[in-house]
Amino acid sequence: MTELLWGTAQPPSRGPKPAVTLAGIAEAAIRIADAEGLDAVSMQRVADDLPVTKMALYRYVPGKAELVAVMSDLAMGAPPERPELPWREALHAWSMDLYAGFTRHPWLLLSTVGRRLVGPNELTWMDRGVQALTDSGLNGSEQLDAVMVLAGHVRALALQTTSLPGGRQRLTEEAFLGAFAEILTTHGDRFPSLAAAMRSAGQDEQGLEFGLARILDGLEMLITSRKG
Amino acid sequence: MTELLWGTAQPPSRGPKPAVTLAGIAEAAIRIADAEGLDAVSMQRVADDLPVTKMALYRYVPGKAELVAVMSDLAMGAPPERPELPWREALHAWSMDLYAGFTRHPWLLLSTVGRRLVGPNELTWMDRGVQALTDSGLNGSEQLDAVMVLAGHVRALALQTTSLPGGRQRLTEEAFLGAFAEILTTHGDRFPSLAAAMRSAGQDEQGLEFGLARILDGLEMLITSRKG
DNA sequence: ACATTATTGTGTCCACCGGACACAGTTAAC
DNA sequence: GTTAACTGTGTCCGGTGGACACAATAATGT
Repeated sequence: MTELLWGTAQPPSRGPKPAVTLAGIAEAAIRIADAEGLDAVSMQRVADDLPVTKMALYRYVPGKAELVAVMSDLAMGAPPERPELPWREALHAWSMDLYAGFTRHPWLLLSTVGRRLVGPNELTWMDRGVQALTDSGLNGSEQLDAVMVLAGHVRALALQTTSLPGGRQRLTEEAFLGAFAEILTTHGDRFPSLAAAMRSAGQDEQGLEFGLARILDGLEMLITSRKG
Repeated sequence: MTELLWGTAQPPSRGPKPAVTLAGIAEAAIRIADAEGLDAVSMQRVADDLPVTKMALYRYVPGKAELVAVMSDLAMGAPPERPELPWREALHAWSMDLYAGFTRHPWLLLSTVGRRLVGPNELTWMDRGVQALTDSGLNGSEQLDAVMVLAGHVRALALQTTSLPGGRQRLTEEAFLGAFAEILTTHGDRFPSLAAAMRSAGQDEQGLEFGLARILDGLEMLITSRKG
């Protein structure tokens, strides 16, 4: 389980040379998911892109769940290097980097859900986030919770903004917006506040920065109140 | 598509009496998902709990995606009635109600993801959230974004807290925490900030209220700055 | 009363999925 | 050269969502 994600596998001494590698399998799976969505990633489909048959993949990976975990951690990557910044700027940059990762591989929003195997890259992300708050005066729980709030917001916004190619996508973008508009015009009276808000809204795509600013404001309030 | 969720289907005049109803199908599916997880909800499994065969379900529902949409909107339900409250208390109660809904039907966290058919109950939730902010001085976009931030936080926390029965759950709770602890002890040096934060943390289960307080603080800052 | 017609439920069939397992081929160590 | 470890393949299984033809049912028009 954990050996896979943490690369603690010894190369065997005897036997034929492996035709593929775990990383190669994961990269092929990532290519497929990027192009055709997470649902297109099946053992058969991955094997078709490699010089190997479906069942040979099980020599490298115990099952599909583990493959998804490996490809997810690999696609997530490590957070980009950033210069030392004050906590607020650091967390802002961290959130935008995370968002960028989700837009690069939208299927990560589906594959990294719920209790799952955590890989080193994901932990590195968490570590970087917490690191920005080590000297903030918040205690450990608060640091973790703060990073969770930011990650949750980034996830939610990415989920709302990026279209999931293939995957669990039930509707095309136009069909979705069309159905939404139609409902609000025909049943708008049942949702007066929502309809009013959407009339005066237009599509801003500013939700990410808006929420980020509110959360960071709230954190700043707490931090300054602790210090004062 | 939308006719299903919005109940605009005319009862046919001719032909045999339907043996089941759309609501009955959705309720059966909800029971299964509650007890065995979302992955256990298959056409066959749902039909087994009803006086009908698998293929008969397709007379009521175009496909599985639509069934999931219907059962999700039904399980979500309408937000409970609340007395008129100031916006902050109203949004706090709204968030806790939403969280309660997710804990009642954890599989909603998986089924209500990405672009999808939106039902009347989901829109009612959104409307209630926005309604709390109509007199706040925020414009339409800001009201929508604010509600989205809260919903995202509630989702993230519910996802982190509640265990998804069956479903996409790859690990049991103990296995998850055990693997996590093992990793942090063996590779803790690679994640110094995270390890330090978790050492001084213990498990609080306070993440929901913590994040809620920060977000509402941030909103309050914005609202008072607009009014002043 | 009868024929028509719309509608429902059933059974069969298909492609695909994840995975168990036995087996043959390959390679290094003894 | 023999043995033992290891890799890749083919076959098989139960399960999934769904297409489709067909029989049973019930209200309508005559």
